[in-house]
Amino acid sequence: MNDTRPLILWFRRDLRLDDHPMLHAAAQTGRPLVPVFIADDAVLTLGAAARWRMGEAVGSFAERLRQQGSRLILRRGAALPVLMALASQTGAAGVWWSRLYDPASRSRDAEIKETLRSQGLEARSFHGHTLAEPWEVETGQGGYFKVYTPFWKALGARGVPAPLPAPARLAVPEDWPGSEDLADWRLGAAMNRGAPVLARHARIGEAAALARLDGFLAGPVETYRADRDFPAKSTVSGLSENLTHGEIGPRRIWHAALALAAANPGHPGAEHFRKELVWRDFAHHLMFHTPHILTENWRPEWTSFPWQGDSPAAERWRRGMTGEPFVDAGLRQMYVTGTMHNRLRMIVASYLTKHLMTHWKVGLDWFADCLIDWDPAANAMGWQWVAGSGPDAAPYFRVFNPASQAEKFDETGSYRRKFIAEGNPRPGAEALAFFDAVPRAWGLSPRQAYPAPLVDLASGRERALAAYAQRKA
DNA sequence: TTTTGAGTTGTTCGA
DNA sequence: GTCGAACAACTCAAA
Repeated sequence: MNDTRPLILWFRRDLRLDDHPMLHAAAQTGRPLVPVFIADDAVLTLGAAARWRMGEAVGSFAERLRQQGSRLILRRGAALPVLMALASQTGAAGVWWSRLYDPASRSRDAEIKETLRSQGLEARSFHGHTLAEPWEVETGQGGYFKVYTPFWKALGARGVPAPLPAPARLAVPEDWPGSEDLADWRLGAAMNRGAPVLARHARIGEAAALARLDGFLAGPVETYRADRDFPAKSTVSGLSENLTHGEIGPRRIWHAALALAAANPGHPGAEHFRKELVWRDFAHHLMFHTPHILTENWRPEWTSFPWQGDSPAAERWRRGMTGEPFVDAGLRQMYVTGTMHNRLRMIVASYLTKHLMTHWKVGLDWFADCLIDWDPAANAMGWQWVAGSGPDAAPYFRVFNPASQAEKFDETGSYRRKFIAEGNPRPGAEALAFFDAVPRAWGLSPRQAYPAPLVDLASGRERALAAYAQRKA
């Protein structure tokens, strides 16, 4: 006789129906399904913008389940007791979820799995957040990759399984357990005046993510490789906020891009787009095999490097008031939209870690607070790459010059004008929105004069090069 | 085991 | 103004 007891489906960063191995398998059992989202510490300690965005993702996914005749049960508290209580309330046979790879999630999930099983409950985890499991891509020697290009080749040679269709129907329990109200969680509370500003730019939920993919592949991807470096051009997919919350599956994206390339042989944009997607997998691969990348210099020989801690200069960096227009524009874009163009992420990071000689963790923490596409793996890898302390890092003498970068990648100044109001007789909506979004305590006004440069670019570069050269000696 | 080729994203300077 | 070299060596991954 078949087991007809319900299954609890614990959703975390897999808030979609499409391309979802766990949900697909669960639907095939025909058993009643109880979807749940838990606001535990992992959610409640997110940065302000990330937490707001998570709340929006949960709300959107709850609506999507409702359209399918199902529900998303919301509970607050530590995950294990919440799941135990829910299992007892529903008579569930077990709990299923999709795997996450950061060390905190892994240890939490391992403990939960063990405890549930000791209580006679089924506990199963599934793949779903990456193209490949972090342990599936191996070097010829059976180790993990520390360099991107061989990782890309190995993953491509291995192939990526096709995405799974969304389940046609989700069986429901006879009685629904109680749910909390998402609004009561006040996940956007820390955003103060900023949330309405961010909301204008976010594209929330699975339907929006799939539409975004379609729109990107229908046009912008064609010039992606050539144009992606120019922040004023809209030739990027913008899918990172959706990927972060699992509103779209990476395998869906991979195969859509592959199909486009197959229909248009030699399509440079589609190939390069897949390369960027693989960077996300590479970051998870590294985080899985070397979790210390999140908190420590990945190369231990960097421990003694004389990084500065937090400082008034770093505070001016956070506020987009360094007096370096390209840097400030990037930081203001992040504050207003919750995202930052990739090239600016490198430039503002280089400026903080090199011109200001400030520890990459200071910058990482600010990104964690401001980004709606916050991803610990990608950000740790990126910051350490720029700082020089990470795997496959930039040579130490590679110091971005924000002024020449602006000349190269924002020649007409349209990106800088878009986000900097001071001195502009007719500032645009985004430039002004920054002043609406920032705390009043910052005391900023678009009518103030634009600040003088915090450091002289040439001498800042010299100081950084000297310190980096010193480390070698 | 040893060898070999390669390695995301830059800047500056001098010919 | 354009172009190539120098800026360092080292680690990684595969042959």
